[in-house]
Amino acid sequence: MTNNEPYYEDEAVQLYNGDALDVMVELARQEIKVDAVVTDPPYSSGGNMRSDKMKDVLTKYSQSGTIRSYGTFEGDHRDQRSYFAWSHLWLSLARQITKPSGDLFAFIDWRQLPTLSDAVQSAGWLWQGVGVWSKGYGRPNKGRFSAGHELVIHATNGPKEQKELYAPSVFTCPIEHDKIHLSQKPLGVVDWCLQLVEKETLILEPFSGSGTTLVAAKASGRRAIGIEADPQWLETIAERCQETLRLF
Amino acid sequence: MTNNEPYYEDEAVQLYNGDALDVMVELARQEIKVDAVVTDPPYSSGGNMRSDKMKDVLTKYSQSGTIRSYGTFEGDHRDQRSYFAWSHLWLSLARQITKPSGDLFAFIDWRQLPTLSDAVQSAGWLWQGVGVWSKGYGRPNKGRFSAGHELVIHATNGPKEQKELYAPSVFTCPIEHDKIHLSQKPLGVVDWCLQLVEKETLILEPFSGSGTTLVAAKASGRRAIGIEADPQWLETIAERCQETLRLF
DNA sequence: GCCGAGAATGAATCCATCC
DNA sequence: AGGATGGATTCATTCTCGG
Repeated sequence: MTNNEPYYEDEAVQLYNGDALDVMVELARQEIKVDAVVTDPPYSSGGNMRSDKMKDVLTKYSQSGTIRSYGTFEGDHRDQRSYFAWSHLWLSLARQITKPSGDLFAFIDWRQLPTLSDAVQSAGWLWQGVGVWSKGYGRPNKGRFSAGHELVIHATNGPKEQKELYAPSVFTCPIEHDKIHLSQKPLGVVDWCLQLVEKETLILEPFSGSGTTLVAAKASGRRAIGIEADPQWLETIAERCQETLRLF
Repeated sequence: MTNNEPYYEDEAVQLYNGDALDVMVELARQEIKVDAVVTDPPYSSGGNMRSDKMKDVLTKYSQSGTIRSYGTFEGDHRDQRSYFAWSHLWLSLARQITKPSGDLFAFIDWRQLPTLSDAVQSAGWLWQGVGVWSKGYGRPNKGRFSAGHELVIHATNGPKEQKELYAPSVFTCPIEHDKIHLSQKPLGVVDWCLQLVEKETLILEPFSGSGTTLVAAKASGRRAIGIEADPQWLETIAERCQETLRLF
């Protein structure tokens, strides 16, 4: 991370500025352990995830040489492979700082679900299911299904403890119209995932974006560690967290 | 196919008895071309352990204590590699007998979606999207998402023609309580897929099961070719088709 | 015909036990 | 790195049936 101090901190939230991989390496070094990872990673439209850029990252972080070569049959082959490799990296680091049997929730669209679910499993997580966030309405698409939902991969770090927690697999919640971030999820969508995570736990969100996961964690009496690489979002996240009351 | 004659035939439906691959080879030889493939193949899912996967479908997909009994079906015990290879085979044959820009709809669960979407693409189809059939409720699952939805892969045989057809990506429809086949889909679910297929077209269902796809096709003024390997289902399918009025 | 109580149901999973 | 079998468990929703 650019430095080891949080950019923002309150009684429930720590927000770090820096690349997700860098900060997670530091968190691992400090032997910090979280109960769950709830995150909305870049879906990779391809533009900012090119393989030449990836080469640096892979050289820097390739640890155990476990990055397997892989290709789907879709789109630009190189972009798919580098998305897989990069996903494998952050998922492996995230698992290192997650307690045994802790949960992972990673949002993704249908196009990247196979690549991300492969990366989740190759990083050592046990895939437990897929949830559907139905937006209730989607942009119509000539001759195709409308774009009316997103998916979330659920996995655990090793065998699941039996917990008396339940959540429906399909959750309907309209998009917020006053959202400030392109891929911002409604609070309700994060709360839905947190139904499967016990109260008073510590949540990690390596791609904080507008900070929705951190706000949902704090508002539900949990604590959260957030990471965001883009400085333009830091102040927004800090403000949203500060405005949030921590309820138990 | 066991022979080249349909087991059943009416003004809208042809039903063949035989292995899907064998019959499709014969259809290809006859240069028959369909407008769309709408199918519900065996999922080969269920069970993280091999011993669970090998069980009869009625054992592995239902709970003990259930009184109702369905007819069983075969071909649901493949491991990942052979499931991919077998899926590639039937999808390649299905594409051979589909018109250019014709549609494919294949139902699958979350566990097998990555494998089946790989097979769809390796067989030459263009992946166009994923639809979600929400059952409205799901079997509760401790610490996991409930089992409340199934997915359907949409693909086309080559680039899409622009068609003025639309369908939502999430479709909510309860399970039919008087179903006779373990994996029987409600008619409404097939109709939802057929929203993206023009009227008066010819539909192929290589894994007819209880015949729902054939009934939905006939009832909506389309024609259909059905294939079913298991003789125990043939008479049921024929009866359901015969009872169906063809409406335009 | 309406309502409420009780029973049945679900494209599973985990685990003990036996061979 | 055994493989197969069967029983217990989970609860929201729907169905059945009697009052």
